[in-house]
Amino acid sequence: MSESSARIEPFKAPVGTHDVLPPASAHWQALVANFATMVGRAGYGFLQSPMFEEIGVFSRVGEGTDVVRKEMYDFLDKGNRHLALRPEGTASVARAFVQHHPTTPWKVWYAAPSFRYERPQAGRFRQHHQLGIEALGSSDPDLDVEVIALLWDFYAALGLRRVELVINSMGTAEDRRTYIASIQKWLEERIDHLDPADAEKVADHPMRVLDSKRPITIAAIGDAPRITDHLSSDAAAHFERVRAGLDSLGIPYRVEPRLVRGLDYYTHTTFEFISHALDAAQSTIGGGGRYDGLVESLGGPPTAGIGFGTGIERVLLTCDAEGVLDAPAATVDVYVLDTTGGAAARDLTVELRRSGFSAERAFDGRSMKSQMKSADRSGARVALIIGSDELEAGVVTLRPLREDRPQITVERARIVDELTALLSIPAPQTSEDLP
RNA sequence: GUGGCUGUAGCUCAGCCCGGUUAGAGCGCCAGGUUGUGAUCCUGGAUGUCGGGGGUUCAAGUCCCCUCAGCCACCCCA
Repeated sequence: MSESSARIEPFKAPVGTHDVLPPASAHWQALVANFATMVGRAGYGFLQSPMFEEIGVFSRVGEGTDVVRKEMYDFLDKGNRHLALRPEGTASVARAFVQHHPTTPWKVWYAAPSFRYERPQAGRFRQHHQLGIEALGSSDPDLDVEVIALLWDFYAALGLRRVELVINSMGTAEDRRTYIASIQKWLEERIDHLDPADAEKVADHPMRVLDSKRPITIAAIGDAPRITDHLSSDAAAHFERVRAGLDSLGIPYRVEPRLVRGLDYYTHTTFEFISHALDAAQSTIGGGGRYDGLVESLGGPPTAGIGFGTGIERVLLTCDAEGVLDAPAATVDVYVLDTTGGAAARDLTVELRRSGFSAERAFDGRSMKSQMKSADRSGARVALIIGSDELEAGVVTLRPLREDRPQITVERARIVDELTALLSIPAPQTSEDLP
């Protein structure tokens, strides 16, 4: 009422960030758990690394990319150290490898936030989260196959069907340099035929022109030289082995010589997974590749490496679009109702949880009817009722909520046994047949 | 960084074009429908800085300006 009381402007999450609340957060947990299980079976161990690093860790490996040049959250700390929030996962892992020099092959996975200062839109945020793996210390093309197969199988296990795998090879670092020079020359000769927005990129990022969405440019570059036609024999053999492996495993893919990844460090195999269920502009749900020079560029020994990252938010969007990953069923075993003041509920819920049950209760001394409603909504299978009669007699009433069975009165000492018996009956598939 | 659209109860939205009593609906939430029991139904109830600020006006959710946020696209990428 009074104008004198100062109104506090409510805080909101920063631009491009969001809270993940229950029940939706259960999907998030399930996704991470599925991923951990899958890559764990393949020998990848969990790596937890800081979400900020000295800025050089990122700038050294991506000085030519927008992700590093324009989108990093960098800052000076109180000790005047120039730090940056992690814009992508691989550089941090490579830095950890250089620092700890573990034995190879070193196979790790992570679930970590990444930060990029961009304008948010569908499937794009300033803080997003990636699940990823990295395998360092082997240049065996069969490792490329293992890595790609893991991501393919992850999506498949989620039930996703409209995901397309696209692969390319950048060849060796030398192949890549040679190709960039030749494509640049080729584009310069035709620069007047390109869309002006793409023409600007020719000088700095000629390969970026190749995956342009602009019709004018697409028409002009139809017969541009393809990197896959200019690989050295070693690189061609590597790529051939990768393709043979994917074929052998029955993993469908499309070779796309114009596939250009956003980070500069890739050599040999690069790949992306595209969701055809998303109609948003951002349909890449995961991607990665080999980066045989990355560790060296961070001061480590020459070390081959390959990995991928997949965006949790985008995968969940895709799951939503494809109608998979249903909300997990409620897991409440027993809901405790107490109309005698709450002390019995207070003690019993704790005791039930100590006995291994999931137990919920109502607070604030609400009516029996109200507490029953809450019990129903909680999804609990059994209601444990303590009214004045039960309290006096030292018993409780157990009322099954999901099947047509009579409620029973049991001695307090018998609660665990009786509850165990009630819960051992298979839960009904639907809630249609409530009493 | 550029552009388009949108911001009204917890959620989804109507009202805004043609300014005018206490700002509405559905869902959700809370309570009640006799003495202790979950669907449905009935009754009642609570919650609104009408994104924020400024301006025009006797009067603004409604008109104008600025700003912030959200969504979408470019760019870039997970």
